[in-house]
Parts: sequence; structure tokens; C-alpha cells
Amino acid sequence: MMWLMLGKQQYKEAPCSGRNMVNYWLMKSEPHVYPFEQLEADGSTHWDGVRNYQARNMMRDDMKMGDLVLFYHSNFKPPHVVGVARVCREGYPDHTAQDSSSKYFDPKATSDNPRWMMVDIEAVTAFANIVPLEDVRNNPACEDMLLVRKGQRLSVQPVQEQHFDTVLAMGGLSRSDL
DNA sequence: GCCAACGTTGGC
DNA sequence: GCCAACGTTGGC
Repeated sequence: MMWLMLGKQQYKEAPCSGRNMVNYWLMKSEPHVYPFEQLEADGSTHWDGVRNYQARNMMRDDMKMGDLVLFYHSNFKPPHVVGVARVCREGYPDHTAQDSSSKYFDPKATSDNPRWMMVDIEAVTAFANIVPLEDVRNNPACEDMLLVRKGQRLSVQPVQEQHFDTVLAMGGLSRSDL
């Protein structure tokens, strides 16, 4: 079992070593900025603009090809999980940090030290029905899920396998739909 | 719009 | 290394 520190808090994470091991994640997007429907239309996208070190470190070090991602719509009523995506390119520099015309520009980022990283994800499938945050919170099986932890705000976060399966089922899907 | 929770910055 | 000030996230 691996342990991961998030701020001052420590929590358990599923083992992430081993060649055939699939890990699970949740990524947040504001639907008025980049909705899941856009990912489906695009096929895949690079996840630029993350400017948080913990999220960066996970994209740089931990997210692997084939890892499955719960796609979450934040700043929406109701906030909800909308579908499943998959990591299709592992961590590499976020070029928008070096683009002075980008809103994600960071003057401290250079080609020698890009500072911020991203991954690519591809759409897998939308849920049959969206899963509101409140439903996740009210499901005892999701009690320990990071998403429903008070004060938690990471835009990229690890998900335990049993939580992934639970949310998938709440969305009306099963593994055979992926 | 409010505000709790958290992260970052920078003076000391 | 401490910590106050500030900025951001994101649910409500």
C-alpha cells in the first residue's frame, strides 16, 4: 500500500507499481470552460493549465497510460461526475506555461525548467446518467472518497478502485461498458 | 455573492 | 523557518 501526502493529510492509495496495474483518478473541469462533451468531440485533449504542485506531481509521476479517469464537472449546478476518460499520454511539459499570450503563462517556466506538466486524456464513455456530488456524498460506499472530504480542492486526485467501481455503477455503467 | 479551506508568497 | 497577507477553489 502506498501512502500519499496531500497537504498535511495522509491517505491510502491503491498500489501503483507493476506493469499491468491500472490506476484511477478524478479530474475536474468547469463545463463552461471544457465540458466532457467537448472531450468526446475532440477525442482526446491535453490537460493544460494545472498550476498546483500536488496535481502536477501526480500527472508527472503517477498517471500512466491506460489509467481510468472520472471526469467531474465543477462550478455547475449540480456539480457531478459525467463520464469516464483514459490517460493516453503520460506526463510532459505544459507548453502554455511558456506562452506569454496564454492565460496560464508562468514567467518562471522555461524550456530547461518547464515547471508545469500535463497528461493527455481521451474520452471513453459518458455515463448513462450523471452522478451528482450529493449522491456520492450520500453513498456510504464513498464515505472515504477524497472528493467528498471537507476542504478538498485538488483538480486532479487519485481514486481508489472500489470508489471508481461504485461511481461507475451509480452512473449506470459497468466495466464491460468501458 | 459568501466564505471556508487551502496554497503560495515574501518579509523578517 | 515562521507566519501574515493574499489569492484561489468551489460548494452552497
